[in-house]
Amino acid sequence: METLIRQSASDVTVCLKAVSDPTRLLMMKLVETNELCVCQFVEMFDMSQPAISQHLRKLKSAGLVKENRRGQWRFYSMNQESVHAPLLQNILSYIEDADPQLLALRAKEMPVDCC
Amino acid sequence: METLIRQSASDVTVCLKAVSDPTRLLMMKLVETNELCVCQFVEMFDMSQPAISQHLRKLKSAGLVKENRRGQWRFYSMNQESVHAPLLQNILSYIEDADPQLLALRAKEMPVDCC
DNA sequence: GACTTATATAACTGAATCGTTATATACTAA
DNA sequence: TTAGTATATAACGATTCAGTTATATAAGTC
Repeated sequence: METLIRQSASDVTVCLKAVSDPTRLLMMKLVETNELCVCQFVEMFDMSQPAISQHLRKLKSAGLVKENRRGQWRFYSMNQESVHAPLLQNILSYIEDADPQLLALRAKEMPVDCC
Repeated sequence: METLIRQSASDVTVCLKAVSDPTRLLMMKLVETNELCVCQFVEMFDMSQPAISQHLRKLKSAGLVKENRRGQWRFYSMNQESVHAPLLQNILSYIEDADPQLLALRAKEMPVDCC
């Protein structure tokens, strides 16, 4: 587990608001260890590309993910440098690895070879 | 710190949604150790009584607080029996004790003697 | 350059959220 | 019973949110 860096209540709220949506919470769980591109999210979540982009924008503007451009693709991964990273990882650790939604997403992760 | 009980992603979302509002997050911080009645919340937060009641209802329906009726008063405190309690306490531990909003609230807590 | 692919942004819609005021309920006290 | 106090609920309005479709941007390919 990470070191405990205390923050202001409003900082904590920024983090919580960003991940209080089920899609974004699962997105963060997925990028906790991996780097994923937008098209992979679109495949995994059954959702339009703009919807995914907008979720990623919220996560990014809260500082939770960082963006990596390679060619035409943009890869997203957890921003470990964020003040929110310790709290966030802590929250994510409460999600069981056998979570059905998470398993379903990861099952779809494999066949993607767009990037 | 509490023992780590893993939950489903949607359970975690229930907890996060409940405390992703700044008022409710601070409310939980306040009832983490104390039992407070509705009129005390109304005094501390500069907010109408119905607004406070509605926030408390949300916290209660998420299972985060429990209600204790004594006379005409209803006291609220953290529900330690909830599956969310470990995660919640963990989240609350990230809020610094010197948080200005929290200090301001606790400063108003003293003079209340309604119950 | 023209065309394709990946992603972002804009504009819109329906639903949810958070506050308000007004009213109902429940307990206390005279 | 009547009045007063504490709290909850109802109804409403403004704002935010999460999705959609349509369009713009940016990079890759021919």
